[in-house]
Amino acid sequence: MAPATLKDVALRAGVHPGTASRALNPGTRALVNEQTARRVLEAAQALGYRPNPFARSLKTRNSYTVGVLIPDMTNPFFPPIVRGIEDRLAESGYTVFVGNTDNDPEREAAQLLRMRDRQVDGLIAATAELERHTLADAAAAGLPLVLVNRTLPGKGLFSVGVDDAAGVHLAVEHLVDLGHRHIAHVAGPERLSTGRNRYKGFVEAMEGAGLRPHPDVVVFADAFTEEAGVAAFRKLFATRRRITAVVAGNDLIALGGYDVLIERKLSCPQDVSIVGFNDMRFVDKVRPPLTTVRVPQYEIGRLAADILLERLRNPAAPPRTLRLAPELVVRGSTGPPPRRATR
Amino acid sequence: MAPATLKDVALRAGVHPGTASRALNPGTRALVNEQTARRVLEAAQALGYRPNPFARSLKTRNSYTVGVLIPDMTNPFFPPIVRGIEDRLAESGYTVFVGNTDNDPEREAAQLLRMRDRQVDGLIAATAELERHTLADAAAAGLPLVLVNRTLPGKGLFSVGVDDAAGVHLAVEHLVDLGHRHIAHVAGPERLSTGRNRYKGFVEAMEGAGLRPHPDVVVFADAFTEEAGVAAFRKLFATRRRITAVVAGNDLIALGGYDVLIERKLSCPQDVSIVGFNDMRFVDKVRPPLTTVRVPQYEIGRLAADILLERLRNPAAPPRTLRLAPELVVRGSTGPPPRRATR
DNA sequence: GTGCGCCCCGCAAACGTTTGCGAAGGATGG
DNA sequence: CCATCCTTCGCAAACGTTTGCGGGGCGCAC
Repeated sequence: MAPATLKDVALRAGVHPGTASRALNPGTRALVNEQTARRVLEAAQALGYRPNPFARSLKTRNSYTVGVLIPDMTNPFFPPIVRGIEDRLAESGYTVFVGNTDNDPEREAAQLLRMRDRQVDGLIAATAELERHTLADAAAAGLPLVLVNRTLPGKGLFSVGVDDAAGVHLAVEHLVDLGHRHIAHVAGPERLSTGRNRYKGFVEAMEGAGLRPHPDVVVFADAFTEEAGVAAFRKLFATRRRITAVVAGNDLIALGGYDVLIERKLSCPQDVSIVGFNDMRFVDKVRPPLTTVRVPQYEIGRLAADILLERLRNPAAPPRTLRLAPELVVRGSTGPPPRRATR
Repeated sequence: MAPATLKDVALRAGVHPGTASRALNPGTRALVNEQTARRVLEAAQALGYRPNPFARSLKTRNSYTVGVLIPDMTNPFFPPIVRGIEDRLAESGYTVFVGNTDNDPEREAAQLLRMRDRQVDGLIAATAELERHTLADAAAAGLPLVLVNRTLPGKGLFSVGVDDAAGVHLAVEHLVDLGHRHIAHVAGPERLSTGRNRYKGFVEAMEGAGLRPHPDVVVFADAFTEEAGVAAFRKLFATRRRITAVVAGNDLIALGGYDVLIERKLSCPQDVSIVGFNDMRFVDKVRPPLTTVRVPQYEIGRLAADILLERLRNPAAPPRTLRLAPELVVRGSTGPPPRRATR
């Protein structure tokens, strides 16, 4: 049996389809007599009427869907963000399409096209790169866009994330408090706001503590991954300079660091302390449990959705950027520096 | 400037919109002259024409979308499956809606309704529970459905997963080879096919090895989570019976076991060996690295998508169920049993 | 009693496709 | 040379909504 259509409920309620439409939509319900509205509602209920989203979207030109672009949902950092987005948007009747870009420009462009083809009402992206303009262009072309985690400064875009520099400050202060003076940094890629801002935060914080890190003692990883972390940590430890602690660009890089420490027969935190960034799921299970800077992933997702909804309701809404305060969570990977022992 | 419509390209190509439609669709292109087809294609190209999905779906009654239901995308086991699904479906022009059910019947029903409201062409679900009929009902009502990971035996449904019993066989054989004779099982919930089949596999394998596990030595966890694992492991170790190894219902339960071992000042694998199930991401990073039964998550996703596509092309296709072979990956959490030491 | 305004609702167009039907025209066979 | 068929394309309906427009009816004021 074919699903009930608007005409069916109109027929059953003894009204014109147009009237039925008005009665069914909360926004226009006031235009129809209370009695008949009730009749229509009952008819709809009785027939199990569900509006056809295509007909509706065709007419109203919006789809009640939004796209979510992330590098890779297989990276445990992102799913909580996506859930935050989904949960919030579902409350307002939206559903999301998620696309993985693998940090590849072509895939990102392809996914963006997919989203446009699907006529999403808006987009939330965690894939922004500083000198890549595809997202900014889309926003400039009128696509409601909000950035999460990574930002694109100066573009007048909506965004929500954490104060990266502040987070790194927490990390180095913690290490300094423990007595460390030889602190290194394995930064994320400079082409990402997160990589760059955490790096800047690092040098600021070190200077603030009266420490002047030698250039050899900060290296940049090619990506926010374990493999890149391994490579970068290897490079870092190739230097002859003393290192008792390192703050990593994010948790995955830190985990890569774990592997390199094992390679070098160094133990953590006895020989060198490591602190990560993000507090993604499971870094408390790893050995030693990772000291890291927590970013409230789920909440960021929810807030991003909030802002997007606001923007959708009012297209003239001025760009908002939310910078949440990170929080240090200390676990087992940090401790006092060794007393001038190895290396 | 409003996006180009079919009428626009027809106008530019000097043909009727109907003809343009036929020319643009590969399936009907043969119905129009090769020359004019080319003209239409060029016009479409020039105008940057993109078909309106709503108009198309309204007419053709399919949406080129499919729903994916999982318990929780925050659980690292599922994202690779979802990516497998997405990657495969994207190749055929489909995009997916994902819904999280949190293993809650009401949420599942709600998500199912959302999917139907969105008019998905099909559904892939990882949320099947043995005595819950909502998915089976939907399938019986004509919704193309394929199950992943968990099955619903006897319902004539499409499904793809791993041979759970065989996986557990590998696990206990490995332990027996190491010399273990006192092997326990912390099973998953019996209301899930995975929980039940792995449990059955356990008793079979034990019998096959000539061992008769005491009833005290198998306990059921309430869920496939760490917390439930902790509770179940505590209960397990409350017995006075000797236990030198335990096979856990899945990796998360195994991780819960890690915590309980620490509580009891037992070390793994010196005092007790643990083997997990799934080989989800990061269980190689945990300490000790978890010996576990690998299930090819990404591949399962792709295959599920394959089967669904087949079903969509041919509605009369007979139900297929794919049982992949699991594989044991041994890491650091298993070793020979202690020589009659503690407990 | 007339006129005005307001509340409700019907009418029909429109959103952008797809597709069955039929016609025009050319080719082909007898 | 006529009948027939095939190819190619135009025509228009249809998919299920939303929404501007207008009209009918009623109440109220004068």
